[in-house]
Amino acid sequence: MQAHKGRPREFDADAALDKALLVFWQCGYEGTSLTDLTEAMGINRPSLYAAFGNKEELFRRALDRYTERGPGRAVREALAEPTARGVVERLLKNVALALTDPCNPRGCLAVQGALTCGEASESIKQELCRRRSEAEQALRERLERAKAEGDIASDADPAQLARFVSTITQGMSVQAAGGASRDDLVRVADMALKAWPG
Amino acid sequence: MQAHKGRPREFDADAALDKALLVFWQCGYEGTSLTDLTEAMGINRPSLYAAFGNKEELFRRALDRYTERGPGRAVREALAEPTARGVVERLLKNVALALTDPCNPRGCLAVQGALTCGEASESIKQELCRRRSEAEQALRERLERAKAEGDIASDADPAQLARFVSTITQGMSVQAAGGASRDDLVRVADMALKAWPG
DNA sequence: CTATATATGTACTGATCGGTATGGTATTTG
DNA sequence: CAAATACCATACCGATCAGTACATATATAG
Repeated sequence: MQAHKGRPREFDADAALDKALLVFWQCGYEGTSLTDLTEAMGINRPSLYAAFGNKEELFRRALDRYTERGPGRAVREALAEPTARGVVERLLKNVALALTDPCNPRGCLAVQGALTCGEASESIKQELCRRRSEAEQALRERLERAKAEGDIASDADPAQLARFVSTITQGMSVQAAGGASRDDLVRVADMALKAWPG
Repeated sequence: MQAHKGRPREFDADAALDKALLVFWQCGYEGTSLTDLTEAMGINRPSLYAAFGNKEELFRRALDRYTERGPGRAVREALAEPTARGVVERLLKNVALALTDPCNPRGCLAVQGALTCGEASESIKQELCRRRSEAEQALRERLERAKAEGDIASDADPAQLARFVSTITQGMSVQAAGGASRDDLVRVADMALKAWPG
């Protein structure tokens, strides 16, 4: 009874989702058509709809995958560093590398997936905005912990520091989308660290 | 003979262009439809085409206007400051204010107009990329002059410094598009200045 | 085997996209 | 006045958009 009834699917849904992720990452939500998606995924329209719902749901699933395994993962790893400075150092470095990974499109899906859009895609835009906020919030909480532990100065403002670091990473996304090199971004990361207190 | 022959135009082309600019600014190039444009501009399609060519030319004209009178102007003003530090200080501050001007859409047209897009809008994306580069280049040249004048350290790297400042402003654009407040961005600007040499 | 359930490929839907043909209207020129 | 010119409004163009109806193919369940 473990085997499914009916004709089995002929494609690997995870592999197809990865292909869709690449297209969304490169062209953005609005810039990607269903034809682009089905061609990249190697399946036809009804299969896409049966497996993933619709364009919007497919995007959300691709975004989840991006968060789990793409640059989002590099961000989470950095939060595990023992010191606040180590967190920020590794975060900026990881982001610089991830945004210029030659195996992937340049830049960050959460930034360039739908920074602006028509009314039809408004909910996607807000979803991405929410994800960026969550990443900033996670960093803020990590820095609040560091403050409580005496790891950063007692007069430091974790919210402000987290916003500064987020601003750098988002700026690096725009730079990467515009063709900045990996070394360029690493140097930006190094320079940003000079603003770090202590 | 100075008056035009034929029936005179019934709308103000400059005012209509400003309206178009606001729509592109808010929704991006791909996210803006001709119907959005004609409704905002208060004219109908043939009038738009007669006066501005097509959607792409209209966007370029709106972009020129943005550069002349919008946040782009604030950037040029900053370059006229007498010291390198003054330039960067005023640049970051002006950008923080311009990106959160309550009279305009949040963020920067050159960033969010077409950060990613489908193939049809590729040339617009590249045009915006080029404009961002030009802004960075102008700052770099200003810093090179400052270096020649002994205004910044002889071992400073103007290209790297300019890239750092550009990254901050572009990051602030993403933050503004996501709803960051004016004070938030001013604090980011202040913090970035701590990384400034000397 | 038959019945059922799911996937696939083709070909379609109505809506909207950017762009335009056409015909009526207002203005200047002679 | 009439001719020439350019704008305005409606209504349309083919192409493409996201999404789907339908028939066929392939599997399991009984």
